[in-house]
Amino acid sequence: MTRITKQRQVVLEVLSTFDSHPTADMVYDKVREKLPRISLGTVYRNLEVLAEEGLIRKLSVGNDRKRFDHDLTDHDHIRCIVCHRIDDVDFSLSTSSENLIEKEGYKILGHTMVFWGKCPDCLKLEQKIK
Amino acid sequence: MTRITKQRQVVLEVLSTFDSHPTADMVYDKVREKLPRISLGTVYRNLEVLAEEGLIRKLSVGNDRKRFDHDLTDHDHIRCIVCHRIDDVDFSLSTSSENLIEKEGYKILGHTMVFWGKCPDCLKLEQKIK
DNA sequence: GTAATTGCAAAAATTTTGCCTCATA
DNA sequence: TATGAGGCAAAATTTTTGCAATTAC
Repeated sequence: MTRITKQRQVVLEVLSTFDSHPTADMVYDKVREKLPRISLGTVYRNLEVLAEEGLIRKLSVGNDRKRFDHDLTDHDHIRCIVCHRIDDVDFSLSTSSENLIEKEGYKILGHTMVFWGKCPDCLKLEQKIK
Repeated sequence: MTRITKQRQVVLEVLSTFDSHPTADMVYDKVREKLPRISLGTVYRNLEVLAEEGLIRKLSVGNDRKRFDHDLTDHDHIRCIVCHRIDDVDFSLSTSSENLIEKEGYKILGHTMVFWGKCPDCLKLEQKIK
């Protein structure tokens, strides 16, 4: 049985303070403010456990590092190709759309959609430079 | 200017023989059958260059390693959560759907959609075991 | 000729793991 | 008190990079 440890609590707590989608070591940095002796390995282990338990989401957003999201609602993501920030997008594929590919023989359990483009800030900056 | 080297040619050629979506070292293994002295670094560099030139696609499909796809047509992917194989899916979001999130202030350039579920083979195996 | 590219090896970056100790249930 | 979890450090994995030699243009 999984136990409720101080470390696990703080990892979960800290993750929910992010409005961005942090990597494991971004979480680690912030957790250490409260638990200075925690190890990076523990943060990795706990993020993994919490994701398995469905308390958080593990994201794969682009070709970089793993990211974590405390927001469990049905939403997708958008990544800025310039500054790499990741924002939430309410737009979400209806479950009925998932049925469209049932024909492949797969049993579809869900999807991950990531839009990519340029974020408002980077667009503004681009205008200034021109 | 980018040059056409033997190594670059073979990497591209070999990639197109895969109907799966190989990782860099899967490509490396197969390229070495033709060019035994090629290095893994060269394969990585060429996959990167080819992706930049738009001759191949770099995929981010799940929380694992980078994968590469020679198929440039507009399609998405589906990953089996059991055996991790990745197949193509014809279903694709219309460009008009991308416009739905213009309101976020982002300039949307594209999207990546990955469905996940269980592939036909793993479903069959599951049935047998039960 | 010259600048891009290669092979090699070392380094960097990210994530996982072994082991012994500690603490939760 | 039994066992899951933590801390630490080492290892594993994946990817990038510096450099001298080579090669395409």
